[in-house]
Amino acid sequence: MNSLKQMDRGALSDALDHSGQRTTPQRETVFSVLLDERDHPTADEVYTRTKSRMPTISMATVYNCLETLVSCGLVKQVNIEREPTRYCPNLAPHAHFHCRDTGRVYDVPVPPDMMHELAEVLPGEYRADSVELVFRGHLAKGKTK
Amino acid sequence: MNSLKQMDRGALSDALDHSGQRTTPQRETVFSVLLDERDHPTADEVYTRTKSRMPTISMATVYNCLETLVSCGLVKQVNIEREPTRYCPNLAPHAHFHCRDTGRVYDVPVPPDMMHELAEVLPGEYRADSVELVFRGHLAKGKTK
DNA sequence: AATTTGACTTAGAATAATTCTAAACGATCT
DNA sequence: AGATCGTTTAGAATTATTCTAAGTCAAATT
Repeated sequence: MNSLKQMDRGALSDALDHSGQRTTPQRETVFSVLLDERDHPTADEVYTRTKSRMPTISMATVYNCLETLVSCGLVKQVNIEREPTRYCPNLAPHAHFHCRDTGRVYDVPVPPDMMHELAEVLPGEYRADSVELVFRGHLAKGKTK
Repeated sequence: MNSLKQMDRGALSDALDHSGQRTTPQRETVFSVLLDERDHPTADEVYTRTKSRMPTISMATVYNCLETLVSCGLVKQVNIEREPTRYCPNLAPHAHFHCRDTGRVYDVPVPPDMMHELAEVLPGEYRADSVELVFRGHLAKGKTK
């Protein structure tokens, strides 16, 4: 038993079914870890958190599960500056803000029309299927959030 | 003797001086390699190209030189999807397009007003000093460019 | 119910980009 | 010439991630 809500459990097995993969306890637990704390954890952090709920899970399985979740579209990878890959279950279009002081990554909502405008800077021969937008800098003091 | 033009040679020694670092043959040669072929090479590719002009240079020195050029602001690192870091001497604000077929990276000019608009999607507590914009997809066929 | 199948999990080894270390180098200053 | 100090060098070390090969498990087939 993990902490997935019925809704999320359904989304998970639907997405897995749809891509011809199985719903397993390991995948459910890793997914619940991502949903429970949306701080863009690294694979290592996911491993630690998952292990506390399922002590027998291995690092390789965590990597496998994350890759599976990415492949079926439930989770996105966030790569910033050669740091370890982070994982993000936020499927809405959004940008990221990377704080130079803490290394933390925050989601920044992006209005849909901005996405459209962005698409227009691309010359015609480029057909983009994904856009990645990362800001880097500092948080105004007092707002550690 | 490397293939740096006077203008670029000047920019290099100015930037190095300004950040308290020396102009060395290795740094000049690495910089000229970057300027001569602007295809966003990896450190390894820079190493190969530099070695053909200066056979005694080592990989570590190439990494050191690239780091130096980045630190004095003449070169930008381009990180895409955990692939090896690429190096780009294009200082104008621009985005990148990453072709899924060939792995190649292209510069995409971004109009200044677009940069301003982007800055505005950031909530007030975020102070960004850099913006990174990467498109991924395919090139329209026939335009291998 | 036993067997087969194939996807999944596991521990540990392997990989590869990058960084580190310690010694050697070389230009400049005394 | 000797001292200083930033730079270069070869090779070792690091580390996130992937690979390998054996073991597990559940569902499908006999």
